[in-house]
Amino acid sequence: MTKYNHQTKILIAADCIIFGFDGRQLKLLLVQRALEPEAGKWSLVGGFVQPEESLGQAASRVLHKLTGLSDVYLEELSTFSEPTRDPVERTVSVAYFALIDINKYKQQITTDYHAEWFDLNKFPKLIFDHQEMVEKAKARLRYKAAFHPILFELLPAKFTLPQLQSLYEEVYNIEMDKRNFSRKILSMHLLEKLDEKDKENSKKGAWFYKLNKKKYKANFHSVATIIPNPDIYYS
Amino acid sequence: MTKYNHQTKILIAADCIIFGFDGRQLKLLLVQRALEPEAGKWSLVGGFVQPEESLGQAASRVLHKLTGLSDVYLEELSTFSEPTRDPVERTVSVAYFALIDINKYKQQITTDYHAEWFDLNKFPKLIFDHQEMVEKAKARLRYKAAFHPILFELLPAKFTLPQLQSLYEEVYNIEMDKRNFSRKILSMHLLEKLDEKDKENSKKGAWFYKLNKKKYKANFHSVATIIPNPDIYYS
DNA sequence: TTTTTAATTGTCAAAATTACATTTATTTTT
DNA sequence: AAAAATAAATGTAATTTTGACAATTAAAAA
Repeated sequence: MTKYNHQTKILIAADCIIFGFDGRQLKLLLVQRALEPEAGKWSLVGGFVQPEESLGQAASRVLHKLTGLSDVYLEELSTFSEPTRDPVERTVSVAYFALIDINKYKQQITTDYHAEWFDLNKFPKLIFDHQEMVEKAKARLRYKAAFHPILFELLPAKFTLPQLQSLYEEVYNIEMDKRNFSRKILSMHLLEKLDEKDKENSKKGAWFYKLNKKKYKANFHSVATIIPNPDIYYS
Repeated sequence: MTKYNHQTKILIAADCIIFGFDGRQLKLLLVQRALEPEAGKWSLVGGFVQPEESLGQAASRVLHKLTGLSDVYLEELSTFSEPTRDPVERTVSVAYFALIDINKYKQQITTDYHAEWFDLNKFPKLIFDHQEMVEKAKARLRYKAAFHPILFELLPAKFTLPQLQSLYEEVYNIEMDKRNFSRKILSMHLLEKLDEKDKENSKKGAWFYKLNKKKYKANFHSVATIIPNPDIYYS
């Protein structure tokens, strides 16, 4: 069959902005780049798209290689395609952002690769335009989480309302009212109270909740204005 | 400098889903494909990314070529990258959706290329995965317009509230209450009433409004739930 | 037993939303 | 010239949602 002759072919990469939450802070997973140039410098997790895979598959593959994890929340963020963004050779990158439960995959990560979790407010200089990707991913996370219940992806299966609230407060860098927060969250009817308490973090202990997976899937699209003035977080 | 050897390079295209509104219906701009294979079949407006341009520039270029228009609302939708999506040769496409004032560019379009506006609910079979792109763009348009004042991009500089309401009703395929609609829209303080009436569409005539560009730009990020139950329109 | 710490829960006022009908301006008809 | 027809403009009351705010409770530590 005819080919599209005289058209320029370009390298395509998938890069992942991987967010985690350790109970206190939002974290970003970075690796030390293996390839020259800039080998040893910190970079997002990424790789070139292979002949037989889609971009989503490439992102999943790269993510799985690093974390051992398969069912990750993964969402296409946007393309980065400035002709000179990679000084070596033109490469268009498609950025994905991922949300994972940091505790679940801690061990696998650190042993296999030169990977490390960094505080999202203080991480090393990144190669190329990866800094820009992170900024865009942060903005998208804030925007999306203001309307959709995606932050659960960052928590373990069992979590408490105070933990959930801390996560929101960390993502938006705001303080929220406990009473209004729990009313709002519970009114979404996505959570089930367990008859077990988390006694680690307080004397009284806080009730554990878990996601009702059925309702979560069914209501995943639900739009709830969990955050006041979501305007600010537009992306 | 070292190159990334042994990696597969891929063709990259930008395809545009171009929406227009003729006062009654949402329209989609399609062209007859010039290249083989499938020459003569209907397709989205698109083209290959050139060596010295970014994807956004490619989309703008393609759009400008067809419509003569430069300051178009253009937003990256997502990538389409199934390895076999283009039977000729592997091509990753980045889809953009565009909103234009249909009347402004009617003439330029039809003369230069084999381009035509189609009713969004009834348009011909498209090549490759372009149908899927259109569906995704529709969903995105609905989602986005439920929160952000982007539908103005589809109207002429002067428009009436009944016209604007018709547009919303067409996009969401719902009927809205006149009183609540105008209250909601006007409360965004983006519109300025002109002292001129549109006498074309009714005996009494409806006041023309225009966007206050300053406020529009400043409040572009504003989140307003113009549509009840925006949940449904998640994308 | 008292103190300390953090979790849980309720109420009231204000704002936003929804549902709903009448009046007004102008043209068309008689 | 008056009456009828058409579509635009406008207001209000009931309900729901939001935002602000403080007292009580459970358990461990002193």
